[in-house]
Amino acid sequence: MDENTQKLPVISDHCRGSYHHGDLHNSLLEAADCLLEQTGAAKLSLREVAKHAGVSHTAPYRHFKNRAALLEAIAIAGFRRLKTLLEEAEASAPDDIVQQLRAGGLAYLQVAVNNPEHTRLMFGGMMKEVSEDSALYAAAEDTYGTLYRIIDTGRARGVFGGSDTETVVLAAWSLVHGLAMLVLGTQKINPATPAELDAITGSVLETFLSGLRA
Amino acid sequence: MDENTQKLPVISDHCRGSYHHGDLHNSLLEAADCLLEQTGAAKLSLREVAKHAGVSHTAPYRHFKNRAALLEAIAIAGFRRLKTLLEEAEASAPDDIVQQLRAGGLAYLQVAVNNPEHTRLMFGGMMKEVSEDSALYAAAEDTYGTLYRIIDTGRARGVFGGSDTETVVLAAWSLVHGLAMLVLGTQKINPATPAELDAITGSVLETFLSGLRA
DNA sequence: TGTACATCAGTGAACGCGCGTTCACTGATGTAC
DNA sequence: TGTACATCAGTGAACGCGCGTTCACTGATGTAC
Repeated sequence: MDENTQKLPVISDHCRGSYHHGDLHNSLLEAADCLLEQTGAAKLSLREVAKHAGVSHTAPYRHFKNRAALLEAIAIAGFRRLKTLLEEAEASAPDDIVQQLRAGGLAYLQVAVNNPEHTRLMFGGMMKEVSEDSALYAAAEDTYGTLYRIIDTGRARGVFGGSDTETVVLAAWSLVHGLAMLVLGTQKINPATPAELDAITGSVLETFLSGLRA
Repeated sequence: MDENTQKLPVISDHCRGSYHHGDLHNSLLEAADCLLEQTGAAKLSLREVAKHAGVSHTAPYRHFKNRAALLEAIAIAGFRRLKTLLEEAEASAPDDIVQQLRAGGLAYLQVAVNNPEHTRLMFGGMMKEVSEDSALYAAAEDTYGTLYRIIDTGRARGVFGGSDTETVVLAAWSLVHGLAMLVLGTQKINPATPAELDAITGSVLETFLSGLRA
């Protein structure tokens, strides 16, 4: 038995039994990502995250100043994901701005529905207390900037009107974000499948976009 | 000194020093309303609520089954407030449905901004776990119904189009709710005064409503 | 190549805390006779 | 009107829990010579 078990391949991809973990920083983030969706940000505990990463409950303090810092890191990753998603939508239809917004909106909803607690974390109270020179603020700003660029280009090309770019950006973002929050937070609007979610999102977007087209 | 202090009028409106409180149920709700905005739902503790109501920390259990029941009662009141607000908007301009939506949207934003934690509680994870025959579900349903009626009337009168009433309701609600959540949850959109909030809300609503008008 | 040492990631015991909830109780209220 | 009693709202001690964080530590790694 000793011989056999010793020859089995190691279970995880980092060296089992070693004192040093190798990439605990990322392992903690992954564990936290996973637990966040299960428990919500309010009940996410550092101790549980550490346990999930297979490490003592004080180890995280080598990588994050405290609990808040870990949550902030998760939120930053969330905003980066949102930004990437918008850039992909932009690239998917370089000549059709309306299609870019549609694709971005659909993707936003998919991500939000698949990661409700991430979304709540990102737009919960945390952002209001964040200083303007923090990485979190910059990540959020960056995401906003991407949406702004898309819509500003659309207005420059005369694809659609609206009084000013700021307002159109805010209206578009509000619509998509609001729909996401309502899907996450009500039983009334409760699509059972991704296809159903796409259908709902598509028709809501169309109501808005058809009005916006010049 | 004894004589003087004994003749002073009682400080609160219920009898000081009496063993029974008189209206602890409502006092607890009021205390919770107040504390909720200070601490957020996650950190709202029954013990703190009881302390605020001037009562031992076990007294609340005579009026609410547990912590969750108290939160639910707060959320129900929130939905009723939202419904009232929509009905007032409806009554304020019986002949102008667009104006009803505008007034409703402005009021929604005011309430949400003044009660961020209430709003987060109402549209947080709680609603997803609620059974369909609970009072909370009914209150939310009722609020939705009021908005539906306004928009359905508008469509019946030919004031605006859209593919179907459900979609228009969802789009309108998403827009207003999303704007509220963004104002609550970002520093980018951060109106300093009620007037500024009204201006932002007004222009976002206009972008939407102008597209909707038939 | 080998050795001494600095650095640093992870450990485990310990701290103090506030929480939700249960329990047997006590004091006030209201009602039946 | 007075008395006995049931009801019920509020009390305070006690429970067990999991948490964030600090601390002195230990084991592994990497680097200078």
